[in-house]
Amino acid sequence: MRANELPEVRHLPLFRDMLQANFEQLMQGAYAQTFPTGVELIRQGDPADFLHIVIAGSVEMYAEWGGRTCTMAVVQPVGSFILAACIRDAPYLMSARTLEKSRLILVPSSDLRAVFRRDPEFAVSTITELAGAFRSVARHAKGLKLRTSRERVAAYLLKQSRQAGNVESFVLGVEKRLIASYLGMTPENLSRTLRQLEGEGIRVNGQQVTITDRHRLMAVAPPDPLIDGPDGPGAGVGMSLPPPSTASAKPREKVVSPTGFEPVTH
Amino acid sequence: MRANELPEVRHLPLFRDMLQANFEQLMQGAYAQTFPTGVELIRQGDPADFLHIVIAGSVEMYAEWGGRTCTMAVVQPVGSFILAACIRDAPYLMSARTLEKSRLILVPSSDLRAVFRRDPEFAVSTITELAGAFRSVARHAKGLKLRTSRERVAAYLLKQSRQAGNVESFVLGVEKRLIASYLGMTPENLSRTLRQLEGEGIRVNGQQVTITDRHRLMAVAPPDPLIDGPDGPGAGVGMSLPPPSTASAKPREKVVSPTGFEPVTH
DNA sequence: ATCCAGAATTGATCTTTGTCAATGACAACA
DNA sequence: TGTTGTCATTGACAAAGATCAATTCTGGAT
Repeated sequence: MRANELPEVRHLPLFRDMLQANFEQLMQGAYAQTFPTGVELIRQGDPADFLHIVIAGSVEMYAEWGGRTCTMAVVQPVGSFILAACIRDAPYLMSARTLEKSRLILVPSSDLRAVFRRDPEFAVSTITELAGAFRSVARHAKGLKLRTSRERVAAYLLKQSRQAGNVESFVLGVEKRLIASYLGMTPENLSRTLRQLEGEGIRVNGQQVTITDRHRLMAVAPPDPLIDGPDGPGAGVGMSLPPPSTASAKPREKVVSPTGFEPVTH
Repeated sequence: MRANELPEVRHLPLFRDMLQANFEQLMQGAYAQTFPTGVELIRQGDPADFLHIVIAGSVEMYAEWGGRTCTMAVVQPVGSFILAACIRDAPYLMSARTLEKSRLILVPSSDLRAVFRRDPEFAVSTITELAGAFRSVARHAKGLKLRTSRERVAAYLLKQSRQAGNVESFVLGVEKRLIASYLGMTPENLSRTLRQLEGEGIRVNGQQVTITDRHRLMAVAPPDPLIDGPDGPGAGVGMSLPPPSTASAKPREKVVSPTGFEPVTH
């Protein structure tokens, strides 16, 4: 593992309050690895051997059943995933694959369980993290049950705009088919819905989305912190998609990885 | 609070491992109260002042948005709810109402937070509980996204049958409209789906459901522990509906409250 | 510059699901 | 023993969403 990676991990909400000695012990048992695009990191149903931390790149969490697939979340640096499975020493509920070349740190889940038993600060951090993750999925489930797909799309756009700093124009950081799957609809349906929403205060051009009439869009789906997450940039994650980039879409140019700040779970 | 209620609470997975002194302190700040049917115990958006523990009766957790409502879970004795909100000192994501005359214990969330900071065993229990709750909602969300409503109904029936001990015949412990809402569909749609499934290995008579051809029903929706929860009776909860009663439906007779054993979160 | 594969879009069509309205069943209650 | 309110069921219809097929677009590689 590279030396310059540790401080980043150390500053994660999950690890920032623990004793240095314990942190070092955790990292001693851990190892880092870089994966190319499209690698299946974990497979749902497998035993939870490692907590995964994304240092660079991005990872899609998805679930499968009977031949169908759906995206549950996209994890970006610096974020961790499948904490709950590690803790309960239970099979993963989701699979994960790299969406691009990515670097991860893998922490043995047995070490994890051992450490929070003797480091109260780490235990509290874990509790806070898990409570946030729970609330995040609960909100997601609420959205799926209480909103139509049109409303989910509108709310999603408003949330992305908000996370980008309430700018009028932003770039979807993820392929539309992933967004569609995350929102529980087909790509075709998302495409049509976006088109339809162009009469409701937005303009879409490829990855570039412009909100021309925020008030109008909010009328389609009034934002609700109890579904969309708390206000302010840097909010969200857990079971969500990454924050959008503020920059304009620039064809022919490597897009800079969206800010990379650490979103907080609530 | 009655003396005979404490041992029950003490034996909850959440409290069973903590120091007696800390448990007593928690309970000292707590108070018990009995509510009639249909009382709104908490309202989504309100600050999370108390952890709620159901001693008797049953409580529906539900969510609202823009005039719509959906059932998220039904909590039965002895179970707790809104732990996550208490921990994060954040607004409730869901509302709760009594489905019948119910007795609850309310534990101030500030006490809760204070105690798990100094009782490592309690911290571990909290972690385990939260991780289980997270997995429970995550499974629910998977079901909503990966299954059609027909498949959700079939899977629900299989799960209920399994929880009742793999019996062929059991009683739905909850109103069908609640089940429908929980499964993310309308009562009409549930009604029609049940009717349709009568050609796929079940027979329905009011609250009484009989599985005439388990194999056939499983073909409609192959059960998956990564969605339906771990095998064996006593599994589930978190974000689920209560286990069904094994007994036959007896018209004109007060139905005995379904077993009341404590389901474990996974 | 050209080619290629995957993504996105669009149209046509079908299935699923929701909505509205009416009716029936049932239990609590006067 | 009616009465009444709620839940469940059913039918008819409308809306939403999925599926299939055909292009079109785009970005990357040759």
